Amino acid sequence: MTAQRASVKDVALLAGVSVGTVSNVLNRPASVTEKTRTKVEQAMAELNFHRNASARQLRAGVSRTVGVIVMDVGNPYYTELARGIEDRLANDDHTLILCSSDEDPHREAQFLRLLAEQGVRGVLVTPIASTMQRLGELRRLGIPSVLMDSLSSQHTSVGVDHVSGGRQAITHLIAQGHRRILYLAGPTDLQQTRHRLRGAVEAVQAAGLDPADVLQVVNLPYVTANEGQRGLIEALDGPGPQPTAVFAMNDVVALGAMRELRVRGLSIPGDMAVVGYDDLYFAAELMTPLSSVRQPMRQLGWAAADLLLTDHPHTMFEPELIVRASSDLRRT
Amino acid sequence: MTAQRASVKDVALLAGVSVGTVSNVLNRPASVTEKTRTKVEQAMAELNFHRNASARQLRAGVSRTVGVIVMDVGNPYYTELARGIEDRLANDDHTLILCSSDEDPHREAQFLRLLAEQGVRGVLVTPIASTMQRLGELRRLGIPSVLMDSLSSQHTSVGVDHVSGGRQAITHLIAQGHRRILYLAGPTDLQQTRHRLRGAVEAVQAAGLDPADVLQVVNLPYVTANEGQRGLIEALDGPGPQPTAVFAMNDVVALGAMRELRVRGLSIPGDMAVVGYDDLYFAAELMTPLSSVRQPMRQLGWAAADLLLTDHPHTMFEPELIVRASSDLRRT
DNA sequence: GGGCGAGCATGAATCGATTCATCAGTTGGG
DNA sequence: CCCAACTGATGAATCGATTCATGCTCGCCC
Repeated sequence: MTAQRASVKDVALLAGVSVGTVSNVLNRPASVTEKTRTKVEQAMAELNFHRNASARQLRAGVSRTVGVIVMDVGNPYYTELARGIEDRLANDDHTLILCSSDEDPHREAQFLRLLAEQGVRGVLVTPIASTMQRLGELRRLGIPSVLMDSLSSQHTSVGVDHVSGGRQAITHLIAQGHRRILYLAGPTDLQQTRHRLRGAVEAVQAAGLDPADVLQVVNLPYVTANEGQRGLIEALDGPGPQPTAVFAMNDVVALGAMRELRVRGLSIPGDMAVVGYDDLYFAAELMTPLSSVRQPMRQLGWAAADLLLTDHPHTMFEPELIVRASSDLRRT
Repeated sequence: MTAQRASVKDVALLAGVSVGTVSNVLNRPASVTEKTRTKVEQAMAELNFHRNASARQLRAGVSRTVGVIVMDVGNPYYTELARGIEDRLANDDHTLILCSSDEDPHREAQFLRLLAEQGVRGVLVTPIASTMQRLGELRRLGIPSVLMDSLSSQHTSVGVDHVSGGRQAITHLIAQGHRRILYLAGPTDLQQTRHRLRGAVEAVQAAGLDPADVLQVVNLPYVTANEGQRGLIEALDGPGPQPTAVFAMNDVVALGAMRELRVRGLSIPGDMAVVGYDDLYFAAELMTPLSSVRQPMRQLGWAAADLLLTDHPHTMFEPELIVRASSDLRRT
């Protein structure tokens, strides 16, 4: 029933030993006699002792928390990533401070300042445009960082091969006979957008076709359902040949596109095939199950945390196309 | 270009003042001359000074981080909650340590120990069966806690009125003419399950009907799409009168149920109306837009954090039924 | 029995920010 | 011209865990 927190001193007093011994029980149990150890452990239990992480970290100079900044915690895609990180950290008794930048440089800067003050062991970030410079400042403070879901030769990073993802999606659509494909892309300053386009171009060329004929790109400022719908309208109502397939930046964008297709009474995949990205958990549950490129987010997070804690270098993962009815006539 | 972290001592040295003065600049700027203040601030900028949160907390005895334990970070419903918490904490320069219990008592215990060691300012929890006792231990360490999404007279808590949510859903379905309603519920040891049932019963009674005739309950061990589908199969293939409407524990369960309805070629809402819970962001985007009870998760999180930081007592929120095509013939 | 080394326990010093009693310097009034 | 009053700066002490040079004890061997 002690109202206050017990310290090593209290434990030492109760056990009748010195504070150094208590610390030894905690950190070098082998160097303490069986007898004293049990005595100390009893005292700790009796006082409900929890070591003070602040004091520990102040002395040791190294923290047991890791900062994570993702673009949007609301997106299941990123929480899956966070989950992978957490799993890895738990193995080493570390915790995770999770922040959501909302793609807002100001928010990101504020979080990085807080993390620096916390003296975190390291920072894991899904980068936005302004990120790199600020990470340099952290580095100068001795705080390492890892980029996630984005590759950089300047910086330790883990990522998924978006070129491969784009290639797989478009190869599949071409194999299904499509010769005019709409890419509902994100902003061009996102590496993901560019890499997937490159993969798409490669797939078209590999089939002996001309990318300029086959691919039509619409860049959306935000990757939301409404934008996806708007982008599709823009493409369908515009001049030029009509696409017969859509490759969407993610499943939410695909959702918006499919909504517009229904509005127009177009069948999926008969009139228009659709392939999404991320394979969110509801993709298979839609009226027309959605083909989607699955990314190993949990492994990615695991790898990012592992890279920080142990310096094991594994950096690039392969995505995998999951084919469902939305792009495969035989399945409908 | 100093490789190491600068401390107040370094700043004091460079600015030619004492450490006490530096601390005053940081914490009581009014009590320092304009001239010395700018001198110190320049030194801080030059050294890229960040105050060490560990030392600060060790001395002050109070932390600027808050622990949050939710049942599943993978569920958008909980991340929205976390987002609300984060928004409130950011106002007071606090950060959030987010943990996912996965409904596993062992994981939860481990996280609570870590949070105790961190000396967090407080803990916000979506409780599972084993939670309450452990929170008592924290309390004895002087760490306050707030229950979220669950009400308790024993404990400070914020919650949504699940009785009201259940009542709204069933009142709506009865108004649509349904007289045999299947409640695809969660485990009975979840407060949410029980409260929504109570609301459902009240709605039936308010309509002058007998709950035993109208309501059929299937308890699912897990609230997943597959379980939702299985629960519906169990109900449809079982003896007794067939339901004409389904009230699902959440939107994911509703998704599974709708999948089975499609398999059987039953129309929604013609043959079977469906109402979900949580109003997840894809609910409106499904082929048959899903009616769902919306919960103000972000506000709930905000309120929980506010309760911790300021002791403003606001505890209960109202959910709101969003009617869409899945339960309303006129909208199809 | 004396000497020696191994095995344990000790406690002062340390990390960095904060606090507060104390001191130095300035001003104004008598 | 002196003292009181006040403003602003000072630096030693503090928080709790860890470390390491030091000291103590015991057992063993010559």
